[in-house]
Amino acid sequence: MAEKYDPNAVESKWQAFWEKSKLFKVKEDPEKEKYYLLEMFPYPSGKIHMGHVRNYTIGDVIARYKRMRGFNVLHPMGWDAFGMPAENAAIANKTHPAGWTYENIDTMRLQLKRLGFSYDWEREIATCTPEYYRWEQWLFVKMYEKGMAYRKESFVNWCDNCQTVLANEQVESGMCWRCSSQVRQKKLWQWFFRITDYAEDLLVYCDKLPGWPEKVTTMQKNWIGKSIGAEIRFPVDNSKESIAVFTTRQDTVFGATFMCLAPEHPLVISLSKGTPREKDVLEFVERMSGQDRSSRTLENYEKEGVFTGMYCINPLSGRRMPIYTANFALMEYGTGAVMSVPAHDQRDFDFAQKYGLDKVLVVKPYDKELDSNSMTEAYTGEGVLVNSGRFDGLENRKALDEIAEYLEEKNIGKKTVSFRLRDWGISRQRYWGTPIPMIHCKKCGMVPVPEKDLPVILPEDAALLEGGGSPLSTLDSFTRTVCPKCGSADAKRDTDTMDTFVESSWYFMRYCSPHFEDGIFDKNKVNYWMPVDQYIGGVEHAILHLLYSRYFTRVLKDLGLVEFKEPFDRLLTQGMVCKEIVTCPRHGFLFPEEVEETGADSVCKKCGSQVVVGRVEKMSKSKKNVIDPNILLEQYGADTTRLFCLFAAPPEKSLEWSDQGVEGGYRFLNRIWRFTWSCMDSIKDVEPFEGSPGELEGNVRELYVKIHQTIKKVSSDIEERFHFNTAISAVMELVNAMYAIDLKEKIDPAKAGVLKFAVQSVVLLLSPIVPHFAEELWKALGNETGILLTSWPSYREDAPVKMHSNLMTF
RNA sequence: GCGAGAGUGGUGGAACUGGUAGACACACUGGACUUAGGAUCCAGCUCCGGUUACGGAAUGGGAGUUCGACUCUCCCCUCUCGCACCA
Repeated sequence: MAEKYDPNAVESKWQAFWEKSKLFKVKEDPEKEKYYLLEMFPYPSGKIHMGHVRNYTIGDVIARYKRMRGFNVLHPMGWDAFGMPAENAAIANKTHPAGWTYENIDTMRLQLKRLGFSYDWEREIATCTPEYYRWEQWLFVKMYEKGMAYRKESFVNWCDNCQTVLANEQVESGMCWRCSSQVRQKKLWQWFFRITDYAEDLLVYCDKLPGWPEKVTTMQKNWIGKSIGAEIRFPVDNSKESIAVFTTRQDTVFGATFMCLAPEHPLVISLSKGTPREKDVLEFVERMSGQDRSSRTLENYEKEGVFTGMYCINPLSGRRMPIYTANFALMEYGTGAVMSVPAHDQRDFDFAQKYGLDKVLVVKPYDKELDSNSMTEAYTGEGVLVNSGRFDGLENRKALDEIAEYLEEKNIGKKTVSFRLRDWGISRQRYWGTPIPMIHCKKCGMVPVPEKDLPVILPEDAALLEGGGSPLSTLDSFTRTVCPKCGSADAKRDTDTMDTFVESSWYFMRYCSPHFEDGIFDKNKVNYWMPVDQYIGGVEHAILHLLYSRYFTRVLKDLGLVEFKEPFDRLLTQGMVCKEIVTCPRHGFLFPEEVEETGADSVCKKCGSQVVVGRVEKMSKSKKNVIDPNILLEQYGADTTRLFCLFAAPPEKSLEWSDQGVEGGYRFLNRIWRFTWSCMDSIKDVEPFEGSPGELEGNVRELYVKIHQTIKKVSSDIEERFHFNTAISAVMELVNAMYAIDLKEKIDPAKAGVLKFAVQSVVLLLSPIVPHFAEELWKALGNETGILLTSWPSYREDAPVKMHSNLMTF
């Protein structure tokens, strides 16, 4: 193997070597500093896509770099293997989800190996195996015992298409996050995790995660949504009832002129009962319950409501306020009741305009006069209180506190904090997931499956239903059981399975002792490896997965199983992989391979029409702007594929695919290859020059200085910012400088030494990025020790800092 | 509407704490080698004017701080992402 660079030959050779030598296998070593590098594990959907390639390439480069820096690197991989696509595919193909899943895992594992990623494959886990979910069930029981897991009947987001419940996090503007169909509300008994217990702590620690992108912590903060305000009770006129409201604007209580209850609010029905309004109210509530929460909350959605026929009394102003039920009041937030202050809240203003309700101005702006009859929109700014009794003249910001205290004194309200975050509903009426290890006994009620009976195996013979629905509930052999407490045969297993986000909330801990059988994980090993030093994945998990994982880590800490509460020290969210969309006027979206390049234009291979090259968007199968990694691997090999993914953009930015860019990367590797072989005979048996530049002269000296500058630049680009694109371009500069050396002229020993140093440096610096290529040349250059066991190169501190300086002196 | 980020040649992107704007690459142009090259090597390549020397303009637009601004401050425009009747 000399003249021509043959990536396939080089790569299969070194992949076989790595596999045999088990160099990526790690164990705890107290002598070495540990580094836990983790990439988000994939769902085994069938094949690896470019997003995976980018994500895992970034991770692999860091893992390999850290190893060369002497760290004990844990770099595991596994499969987020439960989930609905397996079930859907099984229904469509009349196969079993397990078969489909394991086949996909095999395919994808091969692809990952073909890309040369340095995983410790002995730690591989698949979350659909009983060895894994057994511990999830164990943890569920622990959580149940602590009251952290509980069951309640509640309205849930229901997707008719998927026939299952969705978490709030899985509803995107009224649509199912997975299939994009309308989500509606349904009342069901569901299991929940009490994540709200940790709302405050999760929020506070958002500011203690300096290694996370601010964008992500901001999104989490918004999601948790803490509001500071007050809860105030409004007595209902002619009744013993009172209505509690939550408000952040207790400074405007005197301006509250009516009350709005969510249609689901229990008082709506009871208050209107027997009044002439009853029929209208029932009709309204009925109509609203058919609509899903999210479409009811779209901005352009018209506010509407009906009068319940009853009044309540404003506890501060004494005003008699009509009680409405209104569509914009949400049962899930606060208390499900809103004190409406039309003069100072736009929603209340709109509602008051529509139904002819009074407005009372209570905050007077500093700079203008307002009149409640002529105002055209609510005034939400600051000002001085008016029409507010004893609080008149107070600045409204100060009044927030004073009024809250006054309410507490008079025992009609109290300061309160409200969170937008709600408990995590984890029940799914689906098959391919972890069974919830609970038994419903007629006599004892809810009984957890005892530890010795775990795991509750997901039965293989369940009949998947065409229209969805819960297959376990129809499987008598599964549901029928004996109560572990009283032995009664009148007991049934819970037939729900867990949300698949539960598996991914603790997999990073399991990797530390993946085959441990005496517990969820080996505590010592977890405490050695955790927390994850660097986590890498897509921003799409900014809220769901990352928040759940932070929550689980806290639960595990409170159970005494771990000693930390934040699982991920540093987080890198890599950008999307994009490509322009190509459409044919007759055939619609076209795959890249369906387009024929004909000179200046491109045409559709099917019909010959000229195609339209559209905007650059995230690669997606539906838009057909995808590149199959396999084609790249065949044509250019893993190293070029990896090189391009890193060179085209810094990791956190989106990457625009370019076939010519890939070609350029391939050329660059060939350029190094050719140079190395063209001077191989002169440098193979020479020691690299490592002396002072003062001993050299002319362009050889310049080259020598450049090598040191390059080592420094590449080291800092990788170490500090993961900016592989500039690291690569620095090496490209060095290679260009090498080409400036005349190899036809006689090569004296000094020159040979510098050339050897140059070539070896290039190879070492690129080795985390193009590992097979580097190994091959490293060995060809006469090095006995493999590159994996070689240290990262160091540079002379006395090398001039500036890269493009003409004054390259020491 | 709220929040975050971005805007630099024909294109992707450099310029880290203010100090030669456009590194590196893609595309393009020219040359060399050549039967040939879509391989390779060398060179050119922000825009305008000029044969050259050179001059002028330029980092979305406008102002400001500074000896000096892609970088800092303010206003405006555009785009991307996230949240969105949260009381």
